[in-house]
Amino acid sequence: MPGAREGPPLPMRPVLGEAGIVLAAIERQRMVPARTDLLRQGETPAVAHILLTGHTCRFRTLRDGRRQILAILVPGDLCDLEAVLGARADYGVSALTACTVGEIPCRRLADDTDAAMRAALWRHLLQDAAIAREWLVGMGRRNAQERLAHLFCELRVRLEAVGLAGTDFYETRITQVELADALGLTSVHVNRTLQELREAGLIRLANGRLTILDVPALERLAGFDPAYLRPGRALPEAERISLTSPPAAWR
Amino acid sequence: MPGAREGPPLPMRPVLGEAGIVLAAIERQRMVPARTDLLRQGETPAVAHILLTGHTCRFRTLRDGRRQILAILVPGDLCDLEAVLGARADYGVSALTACTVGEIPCRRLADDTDAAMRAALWRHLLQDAAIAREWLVGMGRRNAQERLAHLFCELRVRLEAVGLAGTDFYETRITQVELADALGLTSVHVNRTLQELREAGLIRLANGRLTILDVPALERLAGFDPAYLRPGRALPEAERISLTSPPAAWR
DNA sequence: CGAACCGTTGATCTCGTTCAAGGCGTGTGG
DNA sequence: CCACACGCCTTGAACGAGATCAACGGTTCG
Repeated sequence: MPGAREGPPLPMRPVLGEAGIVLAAIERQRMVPARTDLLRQGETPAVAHILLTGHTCRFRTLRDGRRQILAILVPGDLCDLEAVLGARADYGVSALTACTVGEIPCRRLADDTDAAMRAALWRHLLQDAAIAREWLVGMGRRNAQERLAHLFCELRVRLEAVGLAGTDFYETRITQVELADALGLTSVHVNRTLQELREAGLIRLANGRLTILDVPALERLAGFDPAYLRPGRALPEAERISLTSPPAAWR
Repeated sequence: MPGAREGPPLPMRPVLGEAGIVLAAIERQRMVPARTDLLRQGETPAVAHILLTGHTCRFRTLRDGRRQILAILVPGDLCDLEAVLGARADYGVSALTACTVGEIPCRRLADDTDAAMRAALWRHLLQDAAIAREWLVGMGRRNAQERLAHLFCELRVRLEAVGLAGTDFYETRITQVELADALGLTSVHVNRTLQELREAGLIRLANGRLTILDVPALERLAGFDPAYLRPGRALPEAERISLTSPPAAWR
């Protein structure tokens, strides 16, 4: 287990915040290696994937090869939103690391009789939209340093919410190419910007672990306000569910 | 009526595609002048606004004044999504032009017993998310010409869907500053890029009317594929509803 | 052992920004 | 009715953040 090698250990049972009700609908669990496609651009999802361990992303590839990552997904996230409506997805979903995913039949998601499911999906989708908006702000109005810093802050909060990050560090095996595709930059420039953040004493990133050396400073630089990551109405503690088993592998 | 001055007239009764069921829930109708705030950043919407005529936008303003438009809304669109959950909105909503908006009480949107309403909202929200993703692709991987062209193509299709655009033109009083804020550019550069598009014989934009002189060429330049604007499952024609009265004013 | 992937660095270029100014149309108050 | 302000569009000149092109070293893996 890579997390045990350095720094304090992470909680053994990640809490999948909003996803509690959704988790109960998982019919089958599957492990997939990194770079596996879970959904191809333009297809209609046959099942919905909920991520249990690892990272996936939604992405778009343009005809000429330019690629844009549209979302980075962490455990507890629903990968293919259009599954709810049985609609075509304009994006692909791909595993950034080795992952375990839960499969949920579309008819369970669309189940009209399950009010709890509906509410969970709503919250999920709205949160998803809020994150997309925040990325939009970043791409439009933030420079490379701010974008990178903001993404790191966002991932920290999202991972912490499911017990996969400490207050100042988390595991991530995201590459610089992937960061570039997520932030609308080139990998060359990501590399240089990372160096600036390192030299400024803000972060350490090596061996699949990001450590934020100065959380307030990084958040200030990023203009980070975690409000958009909080679900609108507070969720009663009882609704939060833990996985029954620790994650088999994070990478 | 500005549309009658030049070119063929637009249909008198815009069809508000998906929004049929939602329209029926309107309790009150309101006219607001341009630049009115319908929702302020950080507030929880008290009522949901559905746009009936004119344009509004969702936007974010950063502390230092940088502004990013997150969505441009056209008749039939729901302005404040978080109204469904009674959640705080991380964005503001503002009228780009004079508008008429329908107000829907939040409880009607969240009404658990109304399956048709739920389905309509789902489709709406997914479409909203699809548009946001497309913008994300543009901001990350398209240059100024492509972005501008893509936005023009998108608005044409969306407006045509509600009967407010012909096959190659529509009314829009959006300013260059607003275009810049939507596309993550400066108004200076938008101005120059617009000139390039004009000189290339692709568009004409004056007096609140955009004419696309060569639709296929513009779509090719933009890399535009309208698939993301189509609802997943085809909607039976019967579900499409017309307004009972023509729009009082578009500007 | 070679291929592929990833991070790194340097040199150069360019797209879009910044700063500054002027013109035009419209509304407004003296 | 004119003066003035303001919003919007336009233009020029200089600058800079990030892209592009090219190359190299380290690690992993077949």
